[in-house]
Amino acid sequence: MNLLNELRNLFEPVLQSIAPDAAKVPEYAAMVKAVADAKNGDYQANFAMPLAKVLGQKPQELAKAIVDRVLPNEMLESAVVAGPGFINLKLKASWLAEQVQAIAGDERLGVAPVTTPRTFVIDLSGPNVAKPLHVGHLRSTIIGDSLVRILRFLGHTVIGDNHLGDWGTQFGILIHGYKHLRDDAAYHKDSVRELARLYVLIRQMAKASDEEDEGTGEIMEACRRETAKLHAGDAENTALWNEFMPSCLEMLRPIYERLGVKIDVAHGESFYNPMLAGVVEDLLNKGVAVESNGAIVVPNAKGVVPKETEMAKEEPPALIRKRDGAFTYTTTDLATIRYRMETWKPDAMLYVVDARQALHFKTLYANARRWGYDVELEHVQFGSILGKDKRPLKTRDGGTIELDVLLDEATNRAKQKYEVNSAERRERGQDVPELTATEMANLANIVGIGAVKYADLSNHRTTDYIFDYDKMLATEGNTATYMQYAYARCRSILRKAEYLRSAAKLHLGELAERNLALQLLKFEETLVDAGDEYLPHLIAGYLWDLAKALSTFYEACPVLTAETPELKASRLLLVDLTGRTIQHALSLLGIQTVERM
RNA sequence: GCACCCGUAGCUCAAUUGGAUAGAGCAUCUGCCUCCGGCGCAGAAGGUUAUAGGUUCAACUCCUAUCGGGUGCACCA
Repeated sequence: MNLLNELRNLFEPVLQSIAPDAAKVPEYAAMVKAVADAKNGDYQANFAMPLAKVLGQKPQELAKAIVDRVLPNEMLESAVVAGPGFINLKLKASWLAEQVQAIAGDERLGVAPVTTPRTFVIDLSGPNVAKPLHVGHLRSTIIGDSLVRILRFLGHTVIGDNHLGDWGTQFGILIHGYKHLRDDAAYHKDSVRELARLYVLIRQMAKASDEEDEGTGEIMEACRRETAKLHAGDAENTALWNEFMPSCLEMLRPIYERLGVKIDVAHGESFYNPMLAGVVEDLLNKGVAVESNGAIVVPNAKGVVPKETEMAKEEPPALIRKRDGAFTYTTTDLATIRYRMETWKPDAMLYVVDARQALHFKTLYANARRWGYDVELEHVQFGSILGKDKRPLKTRDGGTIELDVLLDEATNRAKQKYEVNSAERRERGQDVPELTATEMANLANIVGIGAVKYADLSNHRTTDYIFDYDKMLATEGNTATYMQYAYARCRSILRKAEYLRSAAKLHLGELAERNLALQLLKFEETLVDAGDEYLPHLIAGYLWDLAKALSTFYEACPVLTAETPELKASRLLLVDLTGRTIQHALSLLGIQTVERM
């Protein structure tokens, strides 16, 4: 049920007959929007003002004329002209009730699949194997995962692709460590653990021995030599790479499970490695790339390769083969685009990557187009996670925060918080269920990780945000916990009632009931916007409005003790549908719910 | 040096992509537990949207300049 579309369709014939330029009718129809201020009604139409200007009429008079042509209507209770020419629309409660009744019986909660499904490849997470995931991977992973869920639910075909960093220096580190420092017994017993130990050990040794910059000393140099040998096809190192890879992937698995993130494919850099020479050759043959200083580059947007002395001023070219013959990440990215186009023929490729790489993707996309790929290529960029000092989030001693450690902290705090709250509730004489250790761990996990995800996804993607455990786990305000609590309350009511969904007849008498119903009907238009703009935070905003509408309803409208059985059934229907909508909206953000908390 | 992003209530963030009197949550202040789960609800106060111009019926939003903060600039990914 898309209220916006219904209203736009209502006005379209009138606009068609009035607008001098028929091509602009969709543009005018799109000017029907939700009201900025609820006291003006439910929706507002803003097209009378621009239209009046084109027609040389007075906007208020034109608006009145348009209103006269759509009224009376079964949907509308009123349509009134206000201010400079706004048309304020208020929907009939009886009509709203019918629509809510209809979506309550629908598994998709009234959200119709898109009429023209597209195929998306979403590039997300992108960790380096052999290293633990850290905060830097959090946003890409959960924003990407949320977009996969949203677009898929809307009816698109979505391939989530984890572009692993599995061909870089980290393998040189592992190979060097394995050759010189391994504990054979430990390796045979648990290769995953031993490789992890070696990786950390080498990094620590390098850090301790290097003077200033990490990575300039002998140890890292030795690791780089091993990497170079691997890339050159050295038999021993290639064999080790093949041996290590399963263990490296195994190291990543638990964190994705913990986050509840499933990614369809994981083609890393190594996967594309055999294709790189062919890519460069093709680019040279097609005249897209040229030789410069012994390297192969794609000229910049101006079509030139600046001299080295001007490099600082000019936009640089894209390097696709270094002087020493090695390929770059640009080469890999171009190979990836070609592979994805040939394999899935997508309509769009979304790269959920840090905003700092904006320039790289801008030039990459331009070069892909020059190469001949006409497809929507979008850098779905996001801002940084900051500490309370407004600097990028780090550990106390300035190190990188591992994701596991961060999630441990969140779940521990969720558990503590729950224990404090249950103690308070018992003191008030409320009935609080005793949880087993397993139930407790499960609850802490759902609440803690939900809090981390929601704190991230409820912010606009592109802006930096400050990471704050206290705020994200707060029980008041726009947090996952508040939504989960709202859901648990709905479930609690339904447990205590005899309720048959198909038998309930909805009646919207109270204002709180009407507002809740209207909010429930806005689910689809919210998802459409979130999917169009790749903005999960719109769903979080929707959830917040919905949960607030529920709380107001909850206070104002007794359900179990309603005056008549009919009213009780009607309200149970609202509670049921609201609970399901909260649960579903949360699931699109990758967040779970619990029946009791 | 060049380019990109950001600047909104004391704090943390929104603003349906150009719409009406810029909204929420914390924190502050006032009320509400004999009542379906108080991890809740109702309300008050808080603003020259960094600054100065411009575009138009209408600007937080678009353009120009200035100030302040961040990020990025081929042989690392």
